[in-house]
Amino acid sequence: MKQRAGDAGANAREAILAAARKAAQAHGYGGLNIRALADGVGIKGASIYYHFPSKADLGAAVARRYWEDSAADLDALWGETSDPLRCLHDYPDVFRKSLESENRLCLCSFMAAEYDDLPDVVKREVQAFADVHVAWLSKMLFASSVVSAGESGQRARSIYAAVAGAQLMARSRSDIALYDALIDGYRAAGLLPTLQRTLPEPGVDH
Amino acid sequence: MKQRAGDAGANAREAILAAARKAAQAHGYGGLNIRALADGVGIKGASIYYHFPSKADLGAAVARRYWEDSAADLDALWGETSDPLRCLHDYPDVFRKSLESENRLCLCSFMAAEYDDLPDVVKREVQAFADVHVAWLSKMLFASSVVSAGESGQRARSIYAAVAGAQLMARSRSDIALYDALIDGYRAAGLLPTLQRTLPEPGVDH
DNA sequence: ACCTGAACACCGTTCAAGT
DNA sequence: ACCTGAACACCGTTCAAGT
Repeated sequence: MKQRAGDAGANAREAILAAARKAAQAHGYGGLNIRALADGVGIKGASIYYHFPSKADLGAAVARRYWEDSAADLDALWGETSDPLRCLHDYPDVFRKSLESENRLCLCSFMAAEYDDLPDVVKREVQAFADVHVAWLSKMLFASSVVSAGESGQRARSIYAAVAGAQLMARSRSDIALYDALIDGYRAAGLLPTLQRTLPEPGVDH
Repeated sequence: MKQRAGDAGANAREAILAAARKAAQAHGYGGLNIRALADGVGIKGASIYYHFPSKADLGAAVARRYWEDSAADLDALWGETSDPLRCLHDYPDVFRKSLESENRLCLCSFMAAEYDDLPDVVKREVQAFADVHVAWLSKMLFASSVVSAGESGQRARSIYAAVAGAQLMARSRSDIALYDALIDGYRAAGLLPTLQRTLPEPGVDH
């Protein structure tokens, strides 16, 4: 019964991580309030420091868990269908879900804005998130041959930045329909591929 | 000598606005520190409240001045050349300049992230900025006939969101070359028009 | 007209102390 | 092992007071 990891004692840590993630997606790293966070978990502010030595370490742990979960989600999407065009089509849904969850932003987009004020340990995790997404997009672009091999990296970065920008703009109007319209605009302009191979006339239902 | 607006007394107000703008582009509305701001202007924190009744009013005044200045810049660009394709080509330079200025973000992108915590008076000015940019882009797209008349609004919004996203991603790596690469990626994908009419082979210098 | 010091409640953080 | 109250310096804000 001694020295067991992941037991009852770890629940508080996990609860803090989950609550901190939701708070940071709404208010950012700077807006993350330790006392309010502790309140939501049912402990006192000072107790947070038993689980995390500093706000910087908490922020880094939240951001790391965030990109780890995101990487797992993307891999699951790819594992389900093995259809890279389908994956590229569904990719914007990942960012849509944050908006659906009380108009929240991607944690790492918020932290990208706050970059100057971020502790170094947090900065590293924010960049890892973008790296994971760009690598996955690049793989999908290559597998679906929508761009030539040498261009998949550049296109992947452009798609990532554009989708993050769409989420940011939609948040500032609390308007998910705007997000959908922006993504459609990317498809119409050719930044994002379409599922069917670019038929000039869409058919009946339009 | 009485009741004259824009005299010596207004200098403090202007100095506060200028300093607050630079600070907010680096740290956001939440990260705007009244005492530090006053320090930069050479007065005490309490004196800020003589010129602005609250932080919310200061934030709104800063954001309003920001989009007013930006609108004037865009109109000047259009007035100089009267070439809509040239204007669309130069548009990303507007966002590039913020990055050149100590890796700063567009004030309204930062505030878009902070949207949930923004006072209503500030929210309104943040939206006005996006409105101004989308309207200008829409006008340029229509004038240059790069998209059909009905699509210029959608394309304008997509371009704005994508450029803002590129700036956000570049900031998170303090990398202006990445910003340029993202913009080039938008051009290669067809989101942004190119100056010369899409020649398949670029020629000698590449 | 413009600025200030002192005070308020609130923040991140520490630490000695509880169980 | 896990949590707490009290304290620290710092925040936005107010206000009576200075010139």
